[in-house]
Order: sequence, then structure tokens, then C-alpha cells
Amino acid sequence: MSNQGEGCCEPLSEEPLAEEQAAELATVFKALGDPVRLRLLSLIASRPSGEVCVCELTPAFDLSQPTISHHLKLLRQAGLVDSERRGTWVYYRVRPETTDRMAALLSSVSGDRAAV
Amino acid sequence: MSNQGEGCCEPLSEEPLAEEQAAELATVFKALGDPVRLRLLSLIASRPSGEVCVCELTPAFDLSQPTISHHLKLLRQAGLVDSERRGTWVYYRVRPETTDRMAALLSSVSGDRAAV
DNA sequence: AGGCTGTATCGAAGTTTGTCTATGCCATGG
DNA sequence: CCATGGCATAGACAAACTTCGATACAGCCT
Repeated sequence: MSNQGEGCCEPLSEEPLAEEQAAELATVFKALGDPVRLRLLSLIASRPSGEVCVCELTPAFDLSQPTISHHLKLLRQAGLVDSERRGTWVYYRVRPETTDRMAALLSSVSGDRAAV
Repeated sequence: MSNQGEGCCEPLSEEPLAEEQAAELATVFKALGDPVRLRLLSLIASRPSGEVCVCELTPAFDLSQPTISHHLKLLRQAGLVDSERRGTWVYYRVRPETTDRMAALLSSVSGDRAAV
């Protein structure tokens, strides 16, 4: 499969991002790669209280309630948000550890080398 | 539909992330949401020279050459990388403007409010 | 010019994703 | 204790994505 000749450049020394790590990080970015989920995250993050009730998120979109629930589940599984039930209602909040980690990763890409 | 009753919380004041903007940003995150593309970006970014020849990227994966070419195209369309042909070979480099913008967005999420 | 090599484009197959309706679970409140 | 409302899960289906082989295009070299 197309092994380059010899005159192009030096061979790869090492992959900066391991296969396994890339798969894990891709899961988080994939969760961010949908307009609805991005807006959900933004809605949650923009609250001074730090949390939003699902009953407030659902009517903000032109989508069915199960669809919003599904998107929230993906955000939760990606570690981007956390949920807590208080009585009748469920509240979602951002997990800054995850967003910070992703921000640091992207910064390192433009900075110099890819870090963890 | 499910319009909530009245006892939950106050209504939404405004969406922090417009629908159109969310769609645009989601495209970039979607490009990042694949292990192969993440590793490609990492490989390109980790080079001191700032650029990598495609002939070096292709054999680094257990995938066909058209598949790598396709992933590079998506990264380019998302504004994450740039390509330049020099003679026989094509070189890819990271566009720091884009990665920095995404990093800033994620930082703002954990910081306080969602910014542009 | 002709052949060779590196890269991109073109359909096509299989899998994943986003959305819906229908239904189930949990907590509240008569 | 049963009815009601908020939220999650299950199954179904269309659209999108990832991958491939085949092919086309672009430079180099003899």
C-alpha cells in the first residue's frame, strides 16, 4: 500500500497521539459535533447558577422530548455534563474538568506539540 | 411539545449560542470527532517544521490511501489544516487560528459564559 | 512522449447517527 | 392508593458517515 520511495522525508519517529487515547478523545469531540448538543451545553454553561432543569431545556428546541433526552445522555456519557435529580426535576451542569482538558488539548496543537 | 407547567424555574432569557453559529462550530468539532482525524492532526502538529507530507501520513495508518485523503479533506474543509502542493508531494499544516478559536470556546464554557 | 509515482475524486457497501412514536419509571399530590 | 406529570428507555427508520476498490489527475524522470 504505497510505501513511499526514499526522497520525501524522514520516517515517522513516533505517534504523538496513541490510538487508544485518540479514540477516547474522539468520543468527546463527537459529542460536541452536533448543533443541538452544542446549544445545550451553551445553555447549561451560560446559567449563573451553573445548572439548568431539563424542563427548561426541552422547550428551547423544536425537537421532541426524547430527542433532547438522548442528546443529554450523549453529553453525559462523554463526561461533558453531569445530572442530578431533585424531586420531580433533573438538573444538568457542566463538568469543567472535561471542557478544560479539551481546551488544553487544542491549545497544545497550535502551541507546539500535542500533549495529553 | 411538553410546555412545562409553572413551578419549575424562570423562562429562558436568551440563547447564548445562536442556531447558525452552533451549526458552524459543530462542523469543526465533528471533524475532530474521529480517532483517525485526531491522530492525523496530532501528527501534523507534532512536527517541528509545522508541516507533514501526505506520503508520510498515509503509511502511518492501517487504512487505504483514499480513506486518508478523505479524512484530510474533511480536516481542510473544517478549517483545521491547510494544504500546499510542492512538486510531487502535498504538505499539510495546522491552522492555529481555528484550533485556538475552539480552545477559547471550550475555555469560556467552563469559565463563565459562552462566548464566540 | 511515455511511463511511473503521489494524491484526489468517484460510486458503492456497511455501519453509525439523529429523530420520531410508544412506553416505562419515578416522584408528587389528591 | 391511584392519577398525573417529568424524564428516560426501546424500537424503527431515514440520513449521514467511514471505508473500500477503481479510476482520474498532476508532476517527475528516462
